Amino acid sequence: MPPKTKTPEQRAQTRNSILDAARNLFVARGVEAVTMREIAKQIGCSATALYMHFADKETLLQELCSIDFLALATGMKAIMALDDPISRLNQLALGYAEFALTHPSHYRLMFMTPHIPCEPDERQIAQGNPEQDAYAQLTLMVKLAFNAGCFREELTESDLIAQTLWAGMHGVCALEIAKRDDAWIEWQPVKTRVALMQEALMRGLLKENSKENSKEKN
Amino acid sequence: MPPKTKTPEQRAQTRNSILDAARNLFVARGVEAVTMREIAKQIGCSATALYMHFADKETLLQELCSIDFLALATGMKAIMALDDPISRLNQLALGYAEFALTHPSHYRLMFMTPHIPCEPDERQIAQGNPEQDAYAQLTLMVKLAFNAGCFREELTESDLIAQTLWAGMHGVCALEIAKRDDAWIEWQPVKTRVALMQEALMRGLLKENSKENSKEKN
DNA sequence: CTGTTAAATTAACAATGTTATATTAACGTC
DNA sequence: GACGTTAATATAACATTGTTAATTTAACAG
Repeated sequence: MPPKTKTPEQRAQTRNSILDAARNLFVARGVEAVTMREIAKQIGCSATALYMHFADKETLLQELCSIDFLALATGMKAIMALDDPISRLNQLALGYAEFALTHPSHYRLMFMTPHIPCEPDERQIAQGNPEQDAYAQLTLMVKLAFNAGCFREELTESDLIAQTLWAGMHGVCALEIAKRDDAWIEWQPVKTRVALMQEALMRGLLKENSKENSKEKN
Repeated sequence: MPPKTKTPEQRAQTRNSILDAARNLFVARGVEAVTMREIAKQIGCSATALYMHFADKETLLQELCSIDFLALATGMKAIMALDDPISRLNQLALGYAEFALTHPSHYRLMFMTPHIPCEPDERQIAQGNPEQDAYAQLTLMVKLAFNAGCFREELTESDLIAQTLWAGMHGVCALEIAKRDDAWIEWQPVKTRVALMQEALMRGLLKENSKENSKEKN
């Protein structure tokens, strides 16, 4: 029973329920395994109705990723308010890993799958704005520590440090997600791997005297 | 013109040409984008002929991955003969990164895509044999350095160290492959990122006095 | 009541992985 | 040398996918 005009609220609501259903199915069984017909059945409409709200499956997927990127950045905002620049970086890393490991399917979409790069115009997130962009948060926090003279003298590029810290956490999380169930490897506990990665990287990047300064709890 | 019996050499040869064609197409345009019919046309037969040699597309793909795993381990074998345990680990890391970055599509299949874990029986590679298994090479080299007392005293698990070193290189390479073309990030040169990752991780993991010992060239 | 139109549904299409059926041609046996 | 047997391949068909065209439905305006 299609009423002639739907109020914008109703439209947004069905749009959101599509996103919710798609997210649940994607997380449960992987993106490729889920069909448009399934998503539609989940919310009780026919497959073509989805195309009223999203141009195609890829667009639906990108929308979900944008939401997740924003959620990641929002979840990190509190950490940026901490005082000590070093423990701030450590907490940032831990928060990142926790996000990755509690939302592995999201993380896989966001960081492990090459995407069609989408135009800056049609982006949902303000690139470079630390309120919405987790990478901007990281580069900013690293730059502050850099300006405070925390890092070793040979390290002259703040962005290089940030990208290395990111790669460290990404390496642990991405291997965990991709190879968790592989009988080939006898993994140490992932929490331990996350902790050692961050500790070792920081020890390797910081000046000697900066190391004892922050002995906060985990 | 199908002859009644094909000699095992001929069978193996067509099998190999299937693998070659599939690899080329996969590398050029991605696994999902390539169809069985395309692979078949490439070598001049019909799609169903592929199923004489491989049960399905996934099996074909796993076979390619096995070949690549073996190639990775074989390419690393020379490095294991080096004398100094620390520069051996550094060279191992560099070799790993070079493999990943010169064969990005292989690497994506091998390490960035969750697979159906295949039974140890039907595996092509001897797990744990450093001649064929690059992970076994890494754990062995780390254990040797560990027994030589190279690492800091708090680090009591040799496997944990190996998994952290692996994750570091994987993080740099996987981000490069997945996000190379993303306008979001202004990447530093990948070679620089590889070098800093290994340098920082080793500096963070090794004992203080172990660091100056090996000043080999890159 | 009637025409218009938004919104949704059904039917259809092209492409894909895969399987069932048919066809071809080499070999062994008489 | 003719003939069934059988390996090897090709052709045709199927189910499923994302997506689009055609059709139906129902709310509003006059």
